[in-house]
Amino acid sequence: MRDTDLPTRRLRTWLRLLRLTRGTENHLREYLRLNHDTTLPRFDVMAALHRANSPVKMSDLSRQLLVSNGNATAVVERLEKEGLAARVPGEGDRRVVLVALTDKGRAVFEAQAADHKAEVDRLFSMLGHEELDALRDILHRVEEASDGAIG
Amino acid sequence: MRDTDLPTRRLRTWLRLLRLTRGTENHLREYLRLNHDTTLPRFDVMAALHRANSPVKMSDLSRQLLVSNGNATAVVERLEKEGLAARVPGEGDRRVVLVALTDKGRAVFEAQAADHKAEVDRLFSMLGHEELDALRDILHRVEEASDGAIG
DNA sequence: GCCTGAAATTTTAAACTTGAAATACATTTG
DNA sequence: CAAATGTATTTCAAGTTTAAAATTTCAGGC
Repeated sequence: MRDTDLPTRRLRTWLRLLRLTRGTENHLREYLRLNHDTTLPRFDVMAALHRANSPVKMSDLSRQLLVSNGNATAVVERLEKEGLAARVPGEGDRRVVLVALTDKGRAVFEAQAADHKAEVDRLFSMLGHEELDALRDILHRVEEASDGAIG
Repeated sequence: MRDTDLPTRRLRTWLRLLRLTRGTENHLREYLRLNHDTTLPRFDVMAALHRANSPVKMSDLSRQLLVSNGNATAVVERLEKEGLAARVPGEGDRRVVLVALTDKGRAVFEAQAADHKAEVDRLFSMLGHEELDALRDILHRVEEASDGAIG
């Protein structure tokens, strides 16, 4: 591996990274299902709404989560049906739809988020400040360079 | 961020990593769709079959790709319908089903894979040997520790 | 004020994905 | 060997996801 060419190393690294995130997502999916009877996409949408702490445009939501508009609509629809989120028409522009967590949604999410954070902490417990620093530098480099091409 | 506690740093790093892989997957999905009229799951399955270079058990396939058995069945079914892969019953154990690329499938995949590798190389062109070394060490650490919990 | 083009969202069809149930075969145990 | 248990795969229902088409509204130019 020492003298492998760059393109091959980049490909292998990407495949390994992908594998790691898939495995982690699988673990977290099962965790959320067993402990909170919810799914990753629901959790992700609720996390984005909670983070915003004020109504979010559908288009901003899908942009933030890197999913299609149609997908955001579908997940929000189910959250709404369960009383966890609510949609309201935008004030000025009548095309706009804003979404926010309901009180129930906020309470439910906060319980989920605490456990989720603890589980992520467990999954990455082998990474200390030093490794996190190194990883941050690398992520920063990738984010800088791709800017738009990726997210 | 300097003096943020470890659990929070781990969570933020995970979210950033997830975002990076989502963005990269989105880019590669579009790339494969536009240039090779195919999808990521199809590509992944064909890559696993090509890599094995001999018929693969359905269960090994889904384990390798970290997807459910039902998912592997569905994707293989579509590849088979297009003449890119073929299923044959296992020799000894009659429950077993083996899958392999057809000649056409192999040829199609090799063309896709070359372009895919070049595109990944482009996406990660900001990472040189040094960063790849650092990333490898971190990935190794995570893989070692999670062993089973994740992959 | 109307027309044209752009933007925000939803709808739709098809594919993907999971988790659980069903099926078929194999292995162990009594 | 028969029953029970376990393994490999498929089937199924429901949810997720995308890409494209359809809707509705907005903004600018005429």
